[in-house]
Amino acid sequence: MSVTIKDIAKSLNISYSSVSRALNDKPGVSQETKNRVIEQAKRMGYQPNDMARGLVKKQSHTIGVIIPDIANSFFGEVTEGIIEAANINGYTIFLCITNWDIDIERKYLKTLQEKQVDGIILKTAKDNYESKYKDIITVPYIILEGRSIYDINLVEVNNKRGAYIGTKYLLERGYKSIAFAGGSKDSHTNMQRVKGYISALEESSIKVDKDLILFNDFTTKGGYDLAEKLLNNRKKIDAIFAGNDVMALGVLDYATSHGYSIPDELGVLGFDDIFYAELPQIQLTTIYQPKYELGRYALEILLQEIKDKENAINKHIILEPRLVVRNTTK
Amino acid sequence: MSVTIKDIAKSLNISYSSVSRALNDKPGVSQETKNRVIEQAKRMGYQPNDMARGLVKKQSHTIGVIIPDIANSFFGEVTEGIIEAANINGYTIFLCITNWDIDIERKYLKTLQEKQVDGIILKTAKDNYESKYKDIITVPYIILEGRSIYDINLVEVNNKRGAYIGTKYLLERGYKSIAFAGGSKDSHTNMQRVKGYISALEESSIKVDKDLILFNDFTTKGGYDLAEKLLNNRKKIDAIFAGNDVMALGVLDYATSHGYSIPDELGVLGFDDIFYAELPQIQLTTIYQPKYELGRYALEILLQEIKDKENAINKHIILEPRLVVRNTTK
DNA sequence: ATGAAAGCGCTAACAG
DNA sequence: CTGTTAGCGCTTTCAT
Repeated sequence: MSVTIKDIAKSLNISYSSVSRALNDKPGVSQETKNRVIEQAKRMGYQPNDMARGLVKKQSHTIGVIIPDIANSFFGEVTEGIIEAANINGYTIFLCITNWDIDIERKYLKTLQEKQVDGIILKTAKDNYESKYKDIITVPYIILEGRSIYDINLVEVNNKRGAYIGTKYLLERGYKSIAFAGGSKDSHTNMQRVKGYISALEESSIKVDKDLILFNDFTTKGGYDLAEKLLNNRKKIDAIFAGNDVMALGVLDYATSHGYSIPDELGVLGFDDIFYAELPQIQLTTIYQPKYELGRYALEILLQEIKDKENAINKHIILEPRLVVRNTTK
Repeated sequence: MSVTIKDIAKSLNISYSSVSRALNDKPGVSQETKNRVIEQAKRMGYQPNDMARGLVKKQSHTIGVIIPDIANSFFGEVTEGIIEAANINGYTIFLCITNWDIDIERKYLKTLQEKQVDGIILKTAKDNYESKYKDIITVPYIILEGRSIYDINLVEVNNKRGAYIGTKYLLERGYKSIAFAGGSKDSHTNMQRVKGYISALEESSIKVDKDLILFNDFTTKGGYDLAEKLLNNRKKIDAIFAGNDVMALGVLDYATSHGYSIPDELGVLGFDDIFYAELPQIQLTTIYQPKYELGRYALEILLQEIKDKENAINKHIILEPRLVVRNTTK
């Protein structure tokens, strides 16, 4: 059905290795036959078969990407960074979504390797699984935003510093009693943010009150519920640092619908700077993460390792976050 | 380096065709050797090579998906539907992002076919290019949300009806002078929405005023600028139907920051029902599109054609939209 | 039930 | 410069 180099060799009465050489711009063909081959290939509608090529060259120019959720705009932007960088480098992406399910994740890991991907970019559904994958993953790979282990490549944002900067800022603006409405306790990222928050308080000699540090899902509802708990505490709270922007939205929802005036009575700070944080109706003060760059670096580091697997050293890239001041803080 | 069926055949002193049979659960092997093979495969850490398999079976169990933008949550959700359906059916997705660039789109089309995808799901950057692809695309494919041509598979939402329902609703709620702040004139989808808007007006014997139908980019800024134009018209406008939710956000932004009270003085209606339309701070009345289903159907229709290429008939799936009433209309 | 062998489409030695 | 050949890892047909 589809035309192969053999077909075009036959039609030109030359050997098919010459065709291969001509098509791949390899030395060893006269300019003349080269031209004839190229023209004939076009005329016959020849399309190279990358599987056959990959089989002999042992590389697919394909990267597997495993993330928990694509509808979440944070991962959406990271993925965009990955894909664009891949495109520039002539790689194509297999995208896999785990829905935070560790079994699906493991299945994808297997499938991707059977498909002969040249490498894998992985955001685990559970950070503590990373180390377990060392034997399972036999191709170069890199972890996106996870626990840092010295012998695994990693790209992440400096979460601790981000939370430190944010807390510091709230303090400067005069907020006295700052709570932390965090996400999942299993999330390494999240716990780093807690550490940053604590270190800022300690630096200002403020006693850390464990009752003001709560955890819940990384969702809008998670934020809403924590706000309810925190604001109905007997302690007076004048600011809430949310585990991420989506949670901050929930905090905002509870606070405004229960009569708290923002930012004076209550300051709210998020983390991520997702797209809708800057909507005029929201204007959330937050910690910006370089999402696109996160993706781009992940791919580029991975490519480096793929290209020089022999003497590759493990890399640990840390991108710095930034405070973005909007209207939910005074 | 990696272990093949030959290796495990050698280690067991049997032919490698037997190994293949055992591993693939094919008849022609005794239960005993089968067990031995499977066990040995596990012990040696055997991973099948899908490229080699694909080469002989002439199928990759891989689908190419080409969309303009993944950070846009509309496409994000559609993609999620595609990927989950693919996962269920044992297919993996090559995701390609065109950034609305027709040249990148064409390049991806080529790459995907060289990679031997079994089929392609395509949302074109420019709707009028669909027909030009008939010769270029040699595998089964399906268009997502585009112009409808009888001999090409298509999955779309009934945009005309969606706009009709929306306009009808605005009329019922007492709005008298409704403008349409549309997206790109090149977008077939967009023009269908205009048609629905017009048909609702005509049905109510309202004269269609061409000055109230404007076009711009499908972006927040696009909506903002159109709102400015429309509201500074000499005509009194009391409702704006935006081309999509992102534009509606822009309309909302302009209107509120210029003192229009919503929904009484000005009603605003969107299209899509993207995630943040329902945020408490936004509460946008809009036309819901079944995005996830759109993706799921696209994949399933495509799979049908792949599986029965011979006598496949072209399909044209139209999903119905739904009005979602929130707070930007009275 | 098992093995031998051909071949998927291609690249890369090796001869000539 | 060109052709012949082997082989990537696998499935499948044909003998045995």
